[in-house]
Amino acid sequence: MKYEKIQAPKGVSEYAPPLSAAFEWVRESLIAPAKLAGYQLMELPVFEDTALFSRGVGESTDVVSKEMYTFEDRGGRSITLRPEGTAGVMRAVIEKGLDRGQLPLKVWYSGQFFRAERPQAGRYRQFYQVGIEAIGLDDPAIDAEVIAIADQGFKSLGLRNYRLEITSLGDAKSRAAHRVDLLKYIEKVDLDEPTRARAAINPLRLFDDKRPEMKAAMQDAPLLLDYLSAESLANFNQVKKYLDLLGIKYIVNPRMVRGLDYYTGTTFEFIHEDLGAQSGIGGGGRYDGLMEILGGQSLSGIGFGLGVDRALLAAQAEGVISEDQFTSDLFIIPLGEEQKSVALTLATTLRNAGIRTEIAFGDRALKAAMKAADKSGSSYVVIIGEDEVASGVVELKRMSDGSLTSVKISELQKALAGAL
RNA sequence: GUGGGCGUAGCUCAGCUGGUAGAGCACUCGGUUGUGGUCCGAGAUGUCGCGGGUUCGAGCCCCGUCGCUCACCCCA
Repeated sequence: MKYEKIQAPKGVSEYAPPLSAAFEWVRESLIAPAKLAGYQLMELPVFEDTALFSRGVGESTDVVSKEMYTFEDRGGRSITLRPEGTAGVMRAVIEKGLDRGQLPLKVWYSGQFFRAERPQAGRYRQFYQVGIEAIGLDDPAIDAEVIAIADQGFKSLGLRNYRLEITSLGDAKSRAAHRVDLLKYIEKVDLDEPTRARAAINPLRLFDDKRPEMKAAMQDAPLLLDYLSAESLANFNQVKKYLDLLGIKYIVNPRMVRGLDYYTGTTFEFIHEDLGAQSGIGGGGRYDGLMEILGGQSLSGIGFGLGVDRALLAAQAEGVISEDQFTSDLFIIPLGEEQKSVALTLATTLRNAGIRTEIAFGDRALKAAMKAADKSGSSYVVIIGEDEVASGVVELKRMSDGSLTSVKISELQKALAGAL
């Protein structure tokens, strides 16, 4: 009987040893600064009511219009695998009334997200993000803190070849004024049909077109940054001032476009230089109307999402991955059935004392077991045979120099604790 | 969704103008009784992604299909 192999679904990212250790390191490092700043965990479902995203993220976005994994569950409800994190956080905040307490509410999340795109370097159908949201206070100092936390995450990985781009999308008045002039400008540009359709939904998208002829055509287009209301401009300037104070370098990019409709005010992106086409390793911004749209009170918020997969790719590209895999302190080699029982109980005792202990399983030749011990990178090895069980004494071998020391089994824990 | 490249042992790949498969690494065992790293020897492993076609004969040619990959697009 021969069964066909089953493959992973197209375009998913997954991490097995030895890479998984680096993945875990990247994920934990990216979110560590947020924990230090008092952000608290929000653990949310990976699927939500489809309406949450179509309404929250925006019907006009590519993410919602053609990249969602949407299906009907057994109760006939329309369900969607979450394509991003912010909408879900808002839903939970509203549902649990967390916005009724002291503000800002500061939370973080980590997990997988889903987008049905054509896979590519650094672009997956299931990918990992960590993110934070600071909800309920519109203060440029929080904007700066959120950006600083993201930046610190990348810095703690040892990343250097990335840049931070920021801009402001202003308030509603600013955007309305700009839109009028931008549409007027676009009318004079010769566009193909898909591009024209995109422009009709959100004219800002044209700034993001990578084709040289489009870049040239948009060269003299009016910039939103020049249309900011006095209030928005002052706010943006204050954010920049704080970033300067923190010594965080940034480039103001007035042509930056974010893919999700809810962004307003301060928006930012982290771009890595060594990555290929999918170079965005993180991004975020302020979202003034989101909470209200989702049926909550009218509160502003700001947050970011950082791409764990891409940050890992970036760390590899820069050669800053730390190679340390798990290595045990002690490797026990039992010889014979009875000795296995001794090894198992001994290992349990030692592990409870915090000593990383592995056992050679199977009935392999001693030479093979020693090889396995060597490969495991274990610091010490003991062999437990009949003699050792009888005498209660083992030879503790230090792998670095091969030296042997006689130690009572009952005192192994103490001996190791002192030696390690 | 559109286009380019690629699919041969666990991994990285070789395979000349078509004659039914190899290397290195890894793995297993051994080099005399219970002690690893080096060295030496031996061994196991593939329906050559899958399905058709052309041919006396296909890993090599043709078609289809699936997958991977890169770019457009989009974004983390």
